[in-house]
Amino acid sequence: MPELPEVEVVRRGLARWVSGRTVAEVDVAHPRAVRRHLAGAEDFAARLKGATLGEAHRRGKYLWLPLGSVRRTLAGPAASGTAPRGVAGAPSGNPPECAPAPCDAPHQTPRPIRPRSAGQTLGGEAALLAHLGMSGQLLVQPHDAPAETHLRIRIRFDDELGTELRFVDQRTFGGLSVHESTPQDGVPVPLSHIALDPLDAAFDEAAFHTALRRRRTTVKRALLDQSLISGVGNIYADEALWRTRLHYERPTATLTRPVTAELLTHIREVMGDALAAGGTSFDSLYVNVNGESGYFDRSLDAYGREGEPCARCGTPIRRRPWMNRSSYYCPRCQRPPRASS
DNA sequence: ACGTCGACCTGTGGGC
DNA sequence: TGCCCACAGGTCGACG
Repeated sequence: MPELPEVEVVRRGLARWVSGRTVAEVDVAHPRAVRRHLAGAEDFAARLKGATLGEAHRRGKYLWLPLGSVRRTLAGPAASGTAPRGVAGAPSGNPPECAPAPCDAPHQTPRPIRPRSAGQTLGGEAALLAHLGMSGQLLVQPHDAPAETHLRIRIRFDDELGTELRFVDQRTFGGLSVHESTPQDGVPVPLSHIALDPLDAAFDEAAFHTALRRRRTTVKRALLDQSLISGVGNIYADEALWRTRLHYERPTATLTRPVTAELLTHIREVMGDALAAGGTSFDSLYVNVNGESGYFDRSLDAYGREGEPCARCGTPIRRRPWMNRSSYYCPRCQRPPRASS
């Protein structure tokens, strides 16, 4: 159940082990894994083949890597067979560089216009987009590693590193696809309605508060609404609400500016804590490009702790069915709003 | 336009 | 022992 911190760990893994490598072969083992690529699996593979994967970006729970191309994208007179290898991509035989920023540098929304490096193909910018859904993993594995039970997509590279990228997903809620990016901000088109996430330096706190006040909904629904704020899932929503002492059914229209600010602070803190726990071992090769490291030993105060004493007041934590899932809260610290049941 | 809710998936675990 | 169902939950499209 990757939320933002887990996805960020994956992004760092991709930046370290995948960025800069050129795709040689793509094998789609399960069509549902590319269902967001409307042109189908064959087109998905064709779009990737020959492309060099660029910097790893993240917004909320989405990941993407811009596609450059060492060779010409269209078959020209000199395109087949004679295109030089390793001109603009990673030098073959060497570990891919993590340039230009350190892999674990705080992510930023990409600059509006990135300078093209020599050899990159002109034309519409495209990107490989990934969402892990509920159970998705991106693994960097040796070629000869046995296929995982739920291996959906395999991407091989044209270098000599001996590893490939695998998308493994038990429940198939996640998937990969290739999309054009908007020229304005370089973000893949399907993400245009996805709000910035709270760890993004450009996140607009005042605008978020204004939007909350305008909505006629409750605070937890708003936290899970990707068009208002992205990256928050059921787990961190409950945790942040617990830290802020807010009941999940509190109408957003009643939130004051200081409360919104405190809520955001707690969202960032709980995500930061999880990232610190999950990011500690991501750089061990092959294993931890999967978003799971650190996940299970995260310390949670509310989520999943039904019946256990609240860490603040000792009152047993409650679980309530909510929107076909669950909400965990302390009935004493997080009083329900007066007017609602 | 905005808010709500069910469908999509599959493995696990508890209850009978 | 075996079967059934609740549950996990992010996203999108349908509906009001």
